[in-house]
Parts: sequence; C-alpha cells; structure tokens
Amino acid sequence: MIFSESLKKYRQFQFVYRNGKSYADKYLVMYVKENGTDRNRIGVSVSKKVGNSVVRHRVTRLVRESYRLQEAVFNSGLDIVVVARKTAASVRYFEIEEALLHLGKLHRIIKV
RNA sequence: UGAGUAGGAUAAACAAUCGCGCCUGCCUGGGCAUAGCCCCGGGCGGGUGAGGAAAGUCCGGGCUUCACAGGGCAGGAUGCCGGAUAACGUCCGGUGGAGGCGACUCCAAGGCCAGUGCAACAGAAAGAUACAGCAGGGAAUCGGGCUUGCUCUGGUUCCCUGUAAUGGUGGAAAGGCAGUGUAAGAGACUACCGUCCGUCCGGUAACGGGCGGAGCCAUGUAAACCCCAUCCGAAGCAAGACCAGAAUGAGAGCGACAGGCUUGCCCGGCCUGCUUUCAGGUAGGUCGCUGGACGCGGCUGGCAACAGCCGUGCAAGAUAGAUGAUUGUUCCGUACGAUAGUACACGACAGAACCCGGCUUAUCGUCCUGCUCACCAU
Repeated sequence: MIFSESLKKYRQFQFVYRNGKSYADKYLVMYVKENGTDRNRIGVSVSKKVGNSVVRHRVTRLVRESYRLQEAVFNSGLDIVVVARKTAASVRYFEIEEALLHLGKLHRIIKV
C-alpha cells in the first residue's frame, strides 16, 4: 500500500482503543487516532467469535482489500483500527467496502 | 439389473484487470568525495505460492538445549504369534474367539490354584444350599381289603433320612446331551462332544491334528487394586545459536578545566565528566527454515507391510503472519420445466507456522477397481 503501513503491536492497538474515537455500523467498528506522522497505519482485528480460521482470514482480507482500493480518499496521519463484528462473517466484498466508507464519513476523515 | 462389501483417485476449470509473500535476472538511487564482492532501498521481467485432513495435539521419531558412573524404587504406556520400520499405541501376514448365506467385518486376545476387594436386585441357596418337588423309613389318624389282625393297601398331618433329575430366580446354580442304573437320583457307570494331563506329528511361533489317560475339587470380575513381561531421562523451534547501538558493571587513558562533599582557606582524597576496551544482553535483526526416513516412473526380492537398485524432478517458507478481490464464460448442485432454458448461491469440511511416520475427528459430490449374494438370459 502506497500511503499506509499496518499496525502490528498489541500496545499500538491498545493505544488506539483507549485514546481514539469510535463509530460502528452493522458489520464493522472503526477506531481512529491521529499518530503525528504523514502516513496512515491500519490494523484489522477479527475475534474468534466471528468464525473459524478460514472465515476470520477471509474477513481480514476483505477489509484490507477494500482499504487498499479506497486508500486515496482517506486523510493522512491516522491510526485506524477496524474490528469485525459477528455479522461480517457471511458478507460479500462490496458490503464491507460500503461499511468502511460509511464509517470514514462518520469520522470525517474522507477527502471530499 | 438390484442389493452389498473392500479399497483407490479427485477436492471445479479457464481468461482479463488490480494486488501480496518468497526466489531469481537485469537496470538504478542513497549511505559516500572516489571505489567495492558492504549496508539500506526503487523499477522492470521471469519463476513459485495451503490440505486430505494443513484440524484435534492423542502416540512415535528426527533435530536442539539441559541432565547423566552403575543399580533400585516410584510413575506412565503396551499386552495372542511372527514380521515391517528410525520408531510407534501404527502397518502387514497369521492364530484363536464373536457376527454375517457370503464377500467380509469386529476383538484391551497375558495372569483371578500370590494376595486383597466387589458381585446390587431376584432367588431356598452365590467360595454355597434344600424352598417346592421326587423317594425311603417311622409315628398318629381316616378309609379300603380280607383269612379279623395283618411282612396287604390308599389318603392326610408330623418327624428322620436320601437326592439334586424337574421348577422358578439370575450374567453365573459347580461340564453338555443321550442311555445304563436306582427307592428316587447322582460321572455312580457308558458312548459322543467339551475340559485337563501325557505323548507323537505338523508349524519359527501363536496354535492345530492324532493317540492314550483322568470322570472333571469348584463362580464371575484384572477398561477392580494387583502380579508378570517389555519399553520409557526432561523440556520443546517462543528449542537453540549468533549479531547487537538499551539498562548495568569492570579496566585503562585524557584533563588538571567545571560542580559537589570532606574543615573557614590551601594541598590531598572521593563522586559526577569525556575518550576507549571488555563483559552484558534489551529493542531490533540474522540463522535454525526446508534437499527430505522427499515426490514420480521402472526393475528386483517378498503373499504383504516394506526393502534394495536405476532413472528423473526440486515443489510454500510467512512472522501479526503472503497465497486475495472484482468481472466474464463453462462445469456441478437445488427449484421449476417434456426438452431448450430460467432463477437461486461466500459452491463440502476447512488455512501451512521446525520437519517426518501414524491415529482420531469433520466432509458436498463425482469417478474408478476387486469381490459377494439374489434374479433374469445364454
């Protein structure tokens, strides 16, 4: 991804959870916190409640893919954590993409 | 053709666009003023990228570190015989038993004459019996018979004795069944079957068969403790090795400059400082990391598991974790329909994490092979 890296460490996730703002819709929850750089960092979290390993992996990929394709419309300098909800287990790609953009609008981090 | 049985293969396909990990070729930027076979990147091209169970983590082994003179106890696992193997609780071939007409399937299949424990309920009695029954004898009593008191005979009640055929209970009632025998019965005796002992033959063995003998002294349970035999050191790739700039510690040198303490001052001493070397091991990184008890094909040996030889191939290696998304066509499935076709849909179970050999569990379908039984035809 051109403008972004991924969040990796447990502590980084915890920092965003504690200090960031969150919005949720039917499929996803999004936490956002400014990180003070000119790049975005995105982390995806899918718990065991969502499904078995294959399902979780698929949801992770869908979220990452839809972020990758829509990367340019997001503002820079943010740490974003996307948490999948249980309902996301049996969802198609476009519904994930739609949910991601919807939450971005709620956070007002989408470029107009 | 139908029903069944044993085993195997496969795990939707193709194309376009965007994207990811690893390997590799070429070009190129920076560290760096020059050069490099050093370090950090970028671009383009090529190759490659989940499973039959990758799962559960239940066994076994390799590998790594630690421990280790030898022996024993404890603990755990296994348990008919032979073989295969690196090893196994796995596999193959047998033996015995159970089920099935059969192909075939299933078995935790050593030892309760070392000891201890348990055996509910039922039943008379469960390391033991006599409830009912059957039979003999005696007594009392009521009858019958006739030669009128009997060495005749029947019933009922009680007592003594014999018995374990029959009955019911039970998982199990102390070999089975038939006959002889007897008052009634009983391996008391006899034949056959079973069991045990001896012996001979076959087999590496488990075991099987023949012959002879013993009437058969005694329940079940060892996935009850236990006994016997065999095997087992512990922990695991977050193993472990290396690099290393954090913390910390040690030594040497520099300076005689600054601050603090030691006494008001000086000298002296101590601490803080700077440079450097070593130890150390944090963040981070590299290796381990995939060429192996490897895949495929053939030959040879073996009933087989498997082994040997030859040829050939190299086929994921991530580290918060790549292997994906969209679109189109075809295939499959479900529903409707005579076909054509139309509609529906994340197209079974499920995602590598050091590597192998197994076991177990999950699973939509499709295809193939061997064999068995029944029916039909010739």
